[in-house]
Amino acid sequence: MSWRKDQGRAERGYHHGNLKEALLQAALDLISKKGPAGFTFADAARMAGVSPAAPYRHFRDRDELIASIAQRGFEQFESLLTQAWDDGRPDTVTAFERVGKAYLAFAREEPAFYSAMFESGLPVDSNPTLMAASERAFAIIRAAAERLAALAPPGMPRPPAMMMALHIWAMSHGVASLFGRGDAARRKLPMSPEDLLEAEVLIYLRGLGFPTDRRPGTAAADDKPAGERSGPWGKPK
Amino acid sequence: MSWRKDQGRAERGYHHGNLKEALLQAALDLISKKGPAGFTFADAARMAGVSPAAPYRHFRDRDELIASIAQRGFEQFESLLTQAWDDGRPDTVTAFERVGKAYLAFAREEPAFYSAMFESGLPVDSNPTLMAASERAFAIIRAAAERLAALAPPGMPRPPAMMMALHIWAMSHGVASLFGRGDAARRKLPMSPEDLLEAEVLIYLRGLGFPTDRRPGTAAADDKPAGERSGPWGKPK
DNA sequence: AGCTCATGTGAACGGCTTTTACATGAGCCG
DNA sequence: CGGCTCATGTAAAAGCCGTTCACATGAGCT
Repeated sequence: MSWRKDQGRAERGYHHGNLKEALLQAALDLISKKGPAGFTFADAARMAGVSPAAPYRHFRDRDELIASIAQRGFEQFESLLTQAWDDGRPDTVTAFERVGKAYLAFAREEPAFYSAMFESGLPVDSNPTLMAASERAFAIIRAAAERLAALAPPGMPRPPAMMMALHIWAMSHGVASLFGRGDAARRKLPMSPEDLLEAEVLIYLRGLGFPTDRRPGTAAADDKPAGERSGPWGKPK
Repeated sequence: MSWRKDQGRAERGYHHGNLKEALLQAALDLISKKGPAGFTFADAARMAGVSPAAPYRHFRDRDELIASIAQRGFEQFESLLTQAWDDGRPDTVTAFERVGKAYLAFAREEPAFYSAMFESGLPVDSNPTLMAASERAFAIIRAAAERLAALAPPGMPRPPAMMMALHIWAMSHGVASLFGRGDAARRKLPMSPEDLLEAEVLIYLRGLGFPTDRRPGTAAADDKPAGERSGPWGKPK
């Protein structure tokens, strides 16, 4: 709700003052209220106070508006992930988990962006700049995975960073998509999506042999002596 | 394929010979072709050879048709998962992975069902029988997780089966949703979605302390040096 | 001032969803 | 067989949406 619309002084456009921006804002509002399917082009125009034909001066069609929103979403997403990753501070594992939480936070706090990005049904590769934005966002996760992979304990095969990144992305998206959204409309859980994802990531990292000093679940306390940290496939000798 | 009257069977209804079934079939076709958003009630009616108002004798509205399809999808899904799990044969871990693959196979081979179930945007709890079907399907995963949790190594705290089931579900759904569908329209991967998910599940299970030798052999078969028996992502360099 | 082009309007077309009044024919009962 | 009833399908219409097109308007430049 709190968006920087207050300083529209400088950019007074032609008739409306920039309509394009107003349409994007209206679409965001509508999508967050009724989902990307329920959003209508005409409604956005009405909300901006223009005729139903006006939006066509700024977007080829309805899909292009949604794609624009998705692209902005990816940009904001990238920025959020970058901030969460914080170049791996204070330590790689902690920062990595923070990225996962940022993923969930984004899905929850920006449902309009999120659904435009992942649930709108439009092909990712329709717009090349959209795909580029998507890849830039994913690059953050990939970079984080790269750093993490470099930390893999010696004496065992190093996990491919790309694969780790895809795994983390899939976990985050899975949790967000199934349980993450909405105060109401989703399935009920024994724990919060955040805790669920955190536990999942920790177990996963432990499976790769990373020292995960924190406890992986609410129920599981400080679980293992330091000597038994690695998986059964390659004990450090 | 004509859904008209070439099925001269005993089940001839009133005028059309059961229209309800024909509509469901038509909807499945349309959804698999154009996604749940692109599917139109009128098209289904046309494909069934009836007037646009006829479907309203069988479904309250368009959403109820989609919900019907989602429900059937969950039933078929449950059946598929049950079959894949096969009561944990030949061993629990193998059967568990097979369930994950079945998840992906379903998403790929029944995109219409899958998208009606997970991407149609209709609230899961709108229809109580729909939610029940969804929970029955999830119960298979949960039962499998239960069996797996019972096998946890004695030295470690036993992971909550419910949490494991949710983790597996999230992984499977995440992979399926991001990379699983389509010969064309998704992001490009360094490995198949099946392999990606299998590796993810194996790493996860290893993180829980499970022996994850892929071959249905003994659990204690790793007195080999680390790295000889390949990890979940193949041979290390 | 006058030109030009981006921006917005009004009207229109076709399609979709849904409702309403009406038609039809299947199954049943006497 | 005749007639009743109700489920099933039709026709028509209202209302909305996406999209297009001819036309209006006013911003900024010369």
